[in-house]
Parts: sequence; structure tokens; C-alpha cells
Amino acid sequence: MVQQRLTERELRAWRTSFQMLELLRTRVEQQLQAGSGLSSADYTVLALLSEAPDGRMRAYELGQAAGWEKSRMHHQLTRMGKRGLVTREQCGSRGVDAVITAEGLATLKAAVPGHVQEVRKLFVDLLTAEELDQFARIAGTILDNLQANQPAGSP
Amino acid sequence: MVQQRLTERELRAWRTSFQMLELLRTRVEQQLQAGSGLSSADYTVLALLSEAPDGRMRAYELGQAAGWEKSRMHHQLTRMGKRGLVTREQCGSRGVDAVITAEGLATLKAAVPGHVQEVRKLFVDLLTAEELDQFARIAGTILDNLQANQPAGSP
DNA sequence: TCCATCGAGTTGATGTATCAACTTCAGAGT
DNA sequence: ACTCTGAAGTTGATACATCAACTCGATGGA
Repeated sequence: MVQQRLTERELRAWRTSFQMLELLRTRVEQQLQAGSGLSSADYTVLALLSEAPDGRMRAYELGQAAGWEKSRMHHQLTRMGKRGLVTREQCGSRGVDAVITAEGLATLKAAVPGHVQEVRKLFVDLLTAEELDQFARIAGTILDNLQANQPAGSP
Repeated sequence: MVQQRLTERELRAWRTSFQMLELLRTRVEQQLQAGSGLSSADYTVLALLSEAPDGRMRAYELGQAAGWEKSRMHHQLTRMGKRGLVTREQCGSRGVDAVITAEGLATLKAAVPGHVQEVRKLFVDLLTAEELDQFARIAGTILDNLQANQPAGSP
């Protein structure tokens, strides 16, 4: 409802932001892939598991944490399993744990420095401390709104 | 080189921004898909063509404008061609024009309102005018840097 | 007890993105 | 005139994302 068209300023803001977002994503992806053979999805999963107690987490918790849907996580874990980065373990009667392997942990550790350097080069080091805070605050606003009204279940 | 690790604040800023960016992208994608059967890639191509004189543009110019590599554009145009949204036309001896079809234009026009509304709901309307400007300015800084040093040809 | 439903997980199909290898033609330099 | 190089495009292989449909066991009324 409300009003329709975007103003010129709003349109430019959106297009700039959207293109930045796309390019940043692909660039980070490329660095990770070239530097360690990981996709950013792989990296996310490994990072989350490495921070969890015993390097293990329920599949659906992983999904929550990453903001993914279940089937994406499933396929992801399957692919990572084939490469020896994680294993799946039955957990209770229904429920599956994803567990990081030694190889997964080693791969992650090897990937971190290059990734961090890229994040600095493409993001953190370009901004002043104030800008970084501003940006993060606004990103947080947008993210909260996204998480608040999911598309699926909205009573 | 410079320094290595990210501070806690930097790390949180990055993760928030990155997750926001991913979620925003998928949400916009879903709205477009549900509302009009277009992907955001489709939408980008149609929007660019519709703004070009005669609704036509060289394939590589499209690639430049969208920030894509040639093979991505090629596959995209092939898929869109199969659906009747665009056609390809030989242009000179080497070189191909992508041309929007009547159906493509109609589909775009039908898609715009819902898309605009979603962009408002998830982005523009959440921010004050100042915040929108700040965000766009910072996004521009990051985007300029991304476009300035391409990964392929650096010197 | 029965059956209805729901959450977690699985599967397959389809669309999309990325990479590397290849074609082809134009213009530059010799 | 001849080759070299590079730009624009094409192709196929592979990985990734998304959706719909399904399984299976738990929970909870009736």
C-alpha cells in the first residue's frame, strides 16, 4: 500500500546497494574458492561448527544460525560430507548432528587468514570506525526486519 | 599485509552485514519469483534493456552494466530467449544485440509494482532519509573499490 | 486407542552461477 | 600478405540454491 514509485534518490540508493552486495558476495566467494577451495557456504558451516561445543550441532540449529532452509543445509552437508569436512551422526530417535572433522577444522584454519584479509581489503579497511558502526547499525535494522516477518508463517 | 585478525566489533559488523545481504537477496528473489516468475537476474536484464534505446543493447554492454561476466550473460540470455523474454540479433560481423520482446516488456511492467513494494518494505521504508543516504554513500565507497581493483587484471 | 498433525529430515527436479576451454573475427605490427 | 594477439561470444561441466513432495516418528486430542 502506502506510496508506489521510488524517487530517483531511492532508486539510486537501492541499485548501488544491491550491486555492491552482489559484487561483494562474488568477490568474497572467489577469494575463498581460490585460496582454500571452500565456498562461503562451506566456510559458514565450518565456522559455526568450530565455535560450537564439541564441534557439533543439530542440523536444524545450523540452519537457524545460518538463516538457511532445511533442504539447503541438507544438500550442503551432503556435499561437505563427501569431501570429508563434516560427518552426520544420528542424535536421539529423530534428529541429526553435524560434526566437524579434523580435516574440516584444518581446512577452516588454513582458510581464515586469507578470508580475513579479503574482508579487510573489501570492507573493513575502507571505512572509518564511525562508518563501520553506522553501516552495521543500519544493516542490523534491515536484518531484524527481515527476520521478524518471515515470508512463510505470518499470523 | 597490514594487520591480521578482526576485532570483535569488526567481526560483528561483517557478519551482520553479510547475513543481511544474503537474506535480503533471497527475499527479493522470492518475491519476484512468486509475484511474476522472474528471477532478479531476469529483472535486471529486462530493466536494463527497457531503459536502452530501442530496447536493445550489445551483450557485452549488458554484462558491463550488470557487472556480470560474459558466460553468465550468455546463459542468462539463452534461458530468457527460451521463455520469449528477449531475442538475440546479430550485430555487425562479430557482436550480438540482446533485444527485449513485447512479452518481455509486458512481463517487466507487470513485475515492477510488486518489486518496488518489496524494496520499500525491506529496505527504503525502514530507514530515514539520512540513513538511506549514509548507507548508499558507504555502499558506493565499497562498490567503487570493488570495481577499481578487479581480481583478473590488476596492474 | 486411534488418527491427525507437525517438526525434522530426505529426495529429486529445476534453475542459476562459475570456471575453463574453445571459436572466430578484427586490427596491429612486421 | 602473414601471423599474433585480443575481444566478444559460445559451450559444457560442475557446484550451488530453491522448490515441492515425500518419510518417519512424536505429540496430543477426541
